[in-house]
Amino acid sequence: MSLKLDESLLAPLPLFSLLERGQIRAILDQAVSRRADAETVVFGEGETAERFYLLLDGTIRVVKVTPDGEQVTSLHIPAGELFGIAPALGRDTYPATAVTASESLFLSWPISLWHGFIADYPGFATQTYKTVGARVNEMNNRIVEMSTQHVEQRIARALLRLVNQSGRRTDAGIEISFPITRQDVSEMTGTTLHTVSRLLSAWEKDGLVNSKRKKIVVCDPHRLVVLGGT
Amino acid sequence: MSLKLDESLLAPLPLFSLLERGQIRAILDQAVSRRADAETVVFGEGETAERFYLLLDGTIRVVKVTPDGEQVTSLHIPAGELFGIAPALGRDTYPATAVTASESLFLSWPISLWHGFIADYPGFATQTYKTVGARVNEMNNRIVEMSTQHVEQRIARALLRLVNQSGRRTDAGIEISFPITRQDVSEMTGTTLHTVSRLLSAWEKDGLVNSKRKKIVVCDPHRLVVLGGT
DNA sequence: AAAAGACTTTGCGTAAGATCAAACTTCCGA
DNA sequence: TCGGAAGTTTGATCTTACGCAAAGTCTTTT
Repeated sequence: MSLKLDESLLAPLPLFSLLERGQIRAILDQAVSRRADAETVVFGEGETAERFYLLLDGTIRVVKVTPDGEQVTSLHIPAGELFGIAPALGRDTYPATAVTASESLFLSWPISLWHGFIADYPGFATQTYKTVGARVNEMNNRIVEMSTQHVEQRIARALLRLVNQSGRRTDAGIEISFPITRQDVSEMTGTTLHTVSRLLSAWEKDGLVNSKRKKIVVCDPHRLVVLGGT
Repeated sequence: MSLKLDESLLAPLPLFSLLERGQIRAILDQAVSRRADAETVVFGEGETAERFYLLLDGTIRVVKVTPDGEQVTSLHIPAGELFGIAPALGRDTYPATAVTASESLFLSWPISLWHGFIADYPGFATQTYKTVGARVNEMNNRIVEMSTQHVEQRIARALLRLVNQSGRRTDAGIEISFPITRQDVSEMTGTTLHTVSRLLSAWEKDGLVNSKRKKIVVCDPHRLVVLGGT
C-alpha cells in the first residue's frame, strides 16, 4: 500500500514542474501507491469518483462501452499523467472506464483532497488544466479524423500517436511499449480487427511495420506520417 | 459597444447560479457586449485568445478546418453558455473557430480577467468546469458514435441534440431555431450533403421531419430516438 | 504432450455510403 | 424582373471496408 516515494524522481514530472520541493512532498505524503497487472480495471464508467490517480509507470487505456457491448477506446494515458480527475470536469462520477494496458504503477488520492490541492498549489491547477486541454484537443482531433479520414489514415495516425506517447526505441524501429492486439487498434480507430490485420500485413510487406502477436514495431515512422495524410 | 445590462435577466443563467447579486454585477460591469449577424467569425482557430465570451442569444458553431479545406463541426454552443474559454483548458490560443449560426448577442471579457474571476468567485469556477466537463462528455459521445454507428443513426442523434439544445416548439413539431443546411448537418456527422439530403427526404416521406431550405422541424422526436439506436 | 484458448490471417460476397453528374428550386441583388 | 448564386434533390456508378467463414499460429493449462 504505502511506499517510500522518492520525490527527486517525481519532481521532473510536468505535473510538479511549477511546485516547490516542500509542496511536492506534502502532496506525495498523502498518496497511496498501487501496482496492478495488465488488464486490471482501475475504475469503471459511472462509478462515483472516490479517488484521483497519477500514473507512474505503464499505460492506461480509457474505454467506453456501448449499450450493445462494443468497446471504444477514447484515450491512452502515458506514464507521468493524472487520470480519473473527474472533479476537474466538474463531475462526481467517472466518465469512462480506466484499464491498465500493461503492468502499471500509480499513486492515488481521495477526491476530497482535490480542491485543497487546486487552491493551495496554483502550479498544480495550471498543469492540471493543461492536461485537460491537451486531452480535449486530442479528442477534437479524433473527431476530425473520424469525420474526414479513411481507415488506413486513421490507423496510421493511431500508431503514430501511440509511438510518440509511449514508444521505445529499438534497433528495428520504435516499438509500442505495451501489449496491443489488432482488436485494440480497431477499438481505437472505429474499425474491425480484420481490417487492421489486413492493413498491418500489407504494411509489413512494405517494411513499414513489424508486428507480432500483441506487439507492433514501427520501422518507418516517416512513411507512416505520409500515409496518415496532410 | 457598452449596453445597459439587466442582471435580473442574466442571474438565472447556470453560470451565475452560485453567485450573489453583487458578484454578478461586478462581472457584468466589466463586460463588453456585441451583436453579430449570422455566419460571423467571432474568433479563429489558432489565434491568441484575447477575450472569452458569454453567448446571450443565438447559437455558435464551433468548427475545425482540415488541411485540405474540409470543415468539421465539433460542437454547437447554445445561448447562456461560455465559449472561447481557452484559459480553462490551459491554452493561450483558441483550439477551434467560432462562427455564429444565427444572429447573435454576446458579452466578452479580456482574458486577463479570467484568473481573477476564477479566484474571486468559486461559484464561477465550479460552473465553468461543469461546462468543460459537459463538453468533454459530448465529444466523447461523438467519438463513440462515429466509431460504432451508421450514418443514419448519427444524423438522427445530431438532430435530436440540436433540438434538445435549441429547439423551438411549434405546432408542426420542434424546430431547430437557427438556419441550418444539409451541408451543415453533414459536417456535424462526418458524411456528405447528398447522404443527408436523401435521408431527410426519406424521413419527410415518413412524416418524421419537415424540412425546407435551411430549416428543419422534427415532427416525431420519439421515432427519431428509436432510429438513433439504444 | 495434448488440448484448449487466445490471437491472427486471408478469402469472398456484399452493402453502406462516397463520388460524379445534372436538374431543380428558392432567394437575393442589380 | 431578370440573372445568378446558393441550396437541394435524385439518379447512376464505384469503392471502401464490413460481415461471415474458415484455417492458421502461438500460448497456456492440465
